[in-house]
Order: sequence, then structure tokens, then C-alpha cells
Amino acid sequence: MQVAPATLEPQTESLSALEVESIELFIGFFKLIGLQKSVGEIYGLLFVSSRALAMDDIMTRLGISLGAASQGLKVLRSVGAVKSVYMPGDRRDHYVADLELSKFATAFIQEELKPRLDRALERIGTMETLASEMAPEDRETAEERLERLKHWLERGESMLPWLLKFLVK
Amino acid sequence: MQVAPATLEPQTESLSALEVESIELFIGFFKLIGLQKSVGEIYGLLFVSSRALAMDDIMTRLGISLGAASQGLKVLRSVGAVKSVYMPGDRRDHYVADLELSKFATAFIQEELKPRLDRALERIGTMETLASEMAPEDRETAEERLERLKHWLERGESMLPWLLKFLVK
DNA sequence: CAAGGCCTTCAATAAAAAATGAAAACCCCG
DNA sequence: CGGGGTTTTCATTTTTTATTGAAGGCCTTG
Repeated sequence: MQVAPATLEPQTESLSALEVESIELFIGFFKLIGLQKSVGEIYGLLFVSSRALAMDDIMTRLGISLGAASQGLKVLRSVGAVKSVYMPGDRRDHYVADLELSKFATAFIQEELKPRLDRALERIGTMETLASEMAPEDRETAEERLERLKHWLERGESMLPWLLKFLVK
Repeated sequence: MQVAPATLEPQTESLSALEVESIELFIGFFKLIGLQKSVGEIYGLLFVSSRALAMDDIMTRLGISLGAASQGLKVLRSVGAVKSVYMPGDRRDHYVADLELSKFATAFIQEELKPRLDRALERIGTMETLASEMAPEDRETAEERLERLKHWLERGESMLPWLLKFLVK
């Protein structure tokens, strides 16, 4: 009968100091643009890896579950932050980090920021209608403020194309 | 003896359609820059209010707790999104929304984005040292990628002053 | 300087978000 | 097709984050 290992810890092959730094860096970054920890972990690991990793490697090295790895990779693929490469003689997908960092910013701007600005501007239209039906003294305040907010949002929106151009290469 | 009200619901004076729209709009916005729901609610309410509101009013109208109102106002004061005005004959503080919307963007950039970029650039310094001690084939990959990341971050950082100038007024 | 209204704090609770892993689906290749 | 390796899905559990409200501090006022 086989004896149990000396410790009860999950046997994650330990990460190098470089990997740890990279992972922490990208966790922080990705959180900022609304992506979760496990997504940042995976990208951080791949970023400093000189070879492509299979999902299995990722789970083991990071000590995360199968589901988390699968979902994390799905997100990373969807924003183009990761691509799979063919490995002869291995049926598993292997992933490498896409180094075009601007993709994250682009995805964030186009998928988070822009839609939110559009939605807000629509909503202001609704609010202008509602405000127009109010008692005069309240109406004036509301209309002035809505106008102001609208201007500011439009200004923000007008900046996005420029911002994109600046960030992409 | 006074009879109890007919319903058991908390007697939040109901919000107008305009207020609801405003609140939803700012909840969304504030979430984007990492502020919580109750903070957005309070600002949204104040934004369309033509008179200053006491903390008590805010709690009642929004149906949130004393603590949430207090903490929400604290956050809003700290980013300058709200200011208190003096109301003769009333000991309570009364709040109005500061309409300088750019303050939110500015606070976000200076208190969230900038520090994070600085921290990331520091970290890259550490990583470069770590990379230089690696085996040649891995070292080369790591160094190239770190260089690339560094460039991109520096580029981002260089954009911040411009962005601030654009957003403020 | 005491009483009471107003506000803040913070430990406890509730709500929301993320991670887990078993079950099902999806492939290849033979 | 059929078996087995690989991946996805999703109900459950865990973790994280936000909210609550009682206790206590701070003022103002009488």
C-alpha cells in the first residue's frame, strides 16, 4: 500500500518569482478593466512563458480548478488576448499569450465604455422628456443639468476614436 | 393612540421617474470607476434635485440605511462630487451635487489609474532583474516581452496628462 | 454642563461574485 | 460507430464585497 505524501497541500509545482510578479501585475490590470482574478492569473502565467501551455498545465501551475481554467481561457480568447497553437502529437489545445497589449484597452473601450456612454445618452433623452413635464422651478434646474451632462458625455464619446488610435500601436 | 399605517412596507416616499433614471444612470457610471451602488444612488438623486437634501432625506427617499448613506456621502465628499450647504435653522448638513463632472474622471485617473501604472512599472523593474538570471532561451523571451510591456505602459502614462486636460473643462 | 439631535464607526449580516468539480458534450483516431 | 482523452457547462459551495443598525462620539443649544 502506497503511503500518503508528507504534506496535505495540493501539489502545485511552485511558480517562479518572475511568474508570481507577472501574475500579480496582470491580476491588477485585468481587475481594472473588469476581468476576474483567474483571468489575470492565466494571462500573467502565459505572458512570461516561453512555451505554449495546455489547460492542464495552467490548472496545475496556478492551482485553480478545471472550470476556472476553462472559463478564464474562454474570456481570454474572446478578447483575443490568447491564441492556441498546434502541438504535433498532442490532442490538447496549447495556449500562448498574444502580446498585442492594446487589445485589452480596445476591448475595454469598445465593449464596456462605448456602450455605456451610448446607453447614458439614450437615457438622457428620456430624462429630457420627463423633465419637460415638471413644475417650472424644478424643470429649469433639471434641464440645465441634463444639458450639461449631455455635453460632457458627448465630449467623452468624441474622444474615444482618438484614444483608440493612440493606444493601438 | 395613532393607528399603524395600512402597509408594512418601509415608507420610502416613492421616487419620480426622472429620479429613477438619474439614479440608474449614475449607478452604472460610478460602478465603472469602481464606486459602489449606494454611492451612485446618492449622487443620482442629488443630481436631479433642485434643493439640498439632508442625510435623513437621502436615506428615506432611497430606502438605504444610515450607515450606507453616511459612508456614501463620505466617498462623494472625498472626490468632491458633493458639497454641503448651510441651511438656516437646521442643524443637519444638507448636500447638493457638484456638477463639475470632470471631477470623477480626474479622481479616477489620479487615484486609480496613475498609481496602478506606476506600480506596474516598478514591478517591471523587479521582473527585469529576475529575468536576467534565467537560462538564456527563457531569458530572451522574457526580456523581449518585458521591454514591450514597459513601452506600452510608458506610452499609457504619457497620455494621462493630455487626457486630464481634455476632460477638465 | 446636561440633554438630545446628528453623524460616524464597525461588528454582524446579507447580497453578489467567483471558484469548484461532477456530469455532459465534444472530438479525434482506430 | 465506439472508446477515451479533452473541454465545456452549470448547480453548488466558497469567497468577497456591500449593507445594516446599534453603540458611541460629537456638537449645539438651552
